[in-house]
Amino acid sequence: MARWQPDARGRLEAAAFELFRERGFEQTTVADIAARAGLDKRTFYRLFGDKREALFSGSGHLEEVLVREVTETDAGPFEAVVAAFRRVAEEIFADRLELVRARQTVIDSSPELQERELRKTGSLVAAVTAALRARGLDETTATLATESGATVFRVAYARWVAPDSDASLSDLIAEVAAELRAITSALPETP
Amino acid sequence: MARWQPDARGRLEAAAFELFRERGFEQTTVADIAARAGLDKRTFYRLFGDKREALFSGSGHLEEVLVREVTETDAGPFEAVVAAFRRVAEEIFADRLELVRARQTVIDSSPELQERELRKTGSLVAAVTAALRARGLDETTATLATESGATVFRVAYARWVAPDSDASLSDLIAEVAAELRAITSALPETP
DNA sequence: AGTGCCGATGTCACCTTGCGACATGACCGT
DNA sequence: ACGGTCATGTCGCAAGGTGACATCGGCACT
Repeated sequence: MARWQPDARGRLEAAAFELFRERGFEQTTVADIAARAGLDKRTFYRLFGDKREALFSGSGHLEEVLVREVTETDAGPFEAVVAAFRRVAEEIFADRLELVRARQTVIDSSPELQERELRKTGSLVAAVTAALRARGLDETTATLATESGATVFRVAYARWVAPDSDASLSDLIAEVAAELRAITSALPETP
Repeated sequence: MARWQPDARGRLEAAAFELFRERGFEQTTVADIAARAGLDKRTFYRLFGDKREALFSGSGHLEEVLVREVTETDAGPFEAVVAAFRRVAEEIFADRLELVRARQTVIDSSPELQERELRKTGSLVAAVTAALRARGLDETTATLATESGATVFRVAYARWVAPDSDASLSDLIAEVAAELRAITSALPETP
């Protein structure tokens, strides 16, 4: 048989997730993770840039789906972004509430992981903005639409993950988007 | 006289900023910073949680001003947040374009610093949201207003810092806020 | 003045992260 | 069978970050 067990990357991700839940992120060393996966510390660093990355491997896929959806529609920019997030909600998140909650608990327990999550959504926003720009929109419009859509998603996501919630993420996104419209369309004060 | 030079913290901040500009963030070690400030590495870590923090000391003040402004107005939530950011633009940023540009150049050159910046604005957003909630607004409204206001600020700030810009930050904020209204108030598609 | 505590700093030792360089052995095409 | 390649392991090291203890000036109280 093979000299190495298959799917080293997957085993490391799983080991990291387990250990982070068992002992917490800070109390887990990369050597621990590698040991549980039956690998060496150095191998971990060949597959992941750093310890945090082991928890964020899915974000590439997310970006892919979002960019595709935003590119293949001709709705207005904000509507397009919101629709894309709803699609992501259905395709990727819908059946995984418990997993997502566990993962979020880990992230919430460590500032380092929170920073990394912020950066991941940041680069995701950049990718979507670029996709909108490719549709001919100007920089400011593209950025505002994407950032606002992401805000809507974040708020909806927070509600969805909250312990007592049971609405679907996609529905929550639609609700929050409506609320955002209401808030921003109030008349501005006159200078 | 004093046994130690005064303002150890200020000297460390200055030394860090200089060194980050001269050699870049990654190429600067904490020992370097401490040495330039005439202090020890250990002292640096007593005053700053980590190397990145040396560049983000001002964010406390920012938060203070924002919370004050948002609390002392009775405008609608989004308008209140935008107005607060305009005030910050005038009070804190207006006369410091060159400094801000230099600082931003440093941040843009390092992912670690970008993560930290994201987190700083994140906690700032949380503080403003809490201030709005204290005015009796519900969680979602407060969050959306704050996040949207922050988005407007970020976009305006990016334009202001851009090399060829010369409008005032406060004016840019007002312009971008108007654009956001336009984008979100387009009619949503019918399901 | 003497005494003793406190607070800011320095020193030392240590662990962990993250990386470069090199070794090893399984698999693959020829 | 041979040589290359790829994934992994081993070793060593710089830098980030922390705990424990030492040092020394200032301050209060006597």
